Amino acid sequence: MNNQNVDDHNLLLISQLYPSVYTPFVPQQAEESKPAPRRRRRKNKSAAVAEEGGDGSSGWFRKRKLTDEQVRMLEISFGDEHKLETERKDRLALELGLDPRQVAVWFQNRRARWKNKRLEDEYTKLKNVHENVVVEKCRLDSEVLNLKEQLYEAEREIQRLAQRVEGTSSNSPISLSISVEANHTTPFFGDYEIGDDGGGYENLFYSQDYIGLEWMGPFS
DNA sequence: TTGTGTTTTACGACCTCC
DNA sequence: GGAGGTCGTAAAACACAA
Repeated sequence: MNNQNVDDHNLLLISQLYPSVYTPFVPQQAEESKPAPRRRRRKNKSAAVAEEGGDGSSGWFRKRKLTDEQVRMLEISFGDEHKLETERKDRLALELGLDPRQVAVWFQNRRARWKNKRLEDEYTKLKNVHENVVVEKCRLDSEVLNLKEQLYEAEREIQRLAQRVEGTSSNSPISLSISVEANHTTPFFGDYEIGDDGGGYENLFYSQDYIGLEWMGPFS
């Protein structure tokens, strides 16, 4: 007979001897005869708790909440070190009047809570970062749209000027240079230049300090 | 008071390390 | 192989709205 069976057997005897006190045990046992779940049901701890010196007022197993002082001391200890060596566990158990097993379990649960909290915090941080990135993306999208609009306008302006230059250069062999002043409302002209090799705006190149756009005639 | 959701205590299964 | 870890879960204890 394994330990669980011994425990269960003893508890069954106790429940039969003291039905008024241990009746809750009986239906629980009946439940345990159902098809086995993946994990075994927790064994009843009444005997163990009675031995531990439960308050004795009820005589029935009750899950005992640790006192505020016990929790406070455990929290302090947890703050020092999340892991629990045997020596520290035994010392804490002695100091707090607990079973070393209770101290170990408390630390296990505390680590789990700490981990959950940490994951929650990380999630919140990542969520905030993500939200900021989305906002920035929207801003950049609208900036791109705006720049495309300016690019389109600039292209049209270039075509118009090119046509004008074509018209005048056919009348005169003198080279012509046309300057287009930078426009504050259209920063495009301050940001890009047309390459020397001519062509469309695919020949534009970026220039930080350019303040104007000069388009050179074919005879310059 | 009671139903319901959350927190706390405890355990079993499984894993890793020495 | 034993001690101690995580993970998932049960169940008592607790909080609180209806």
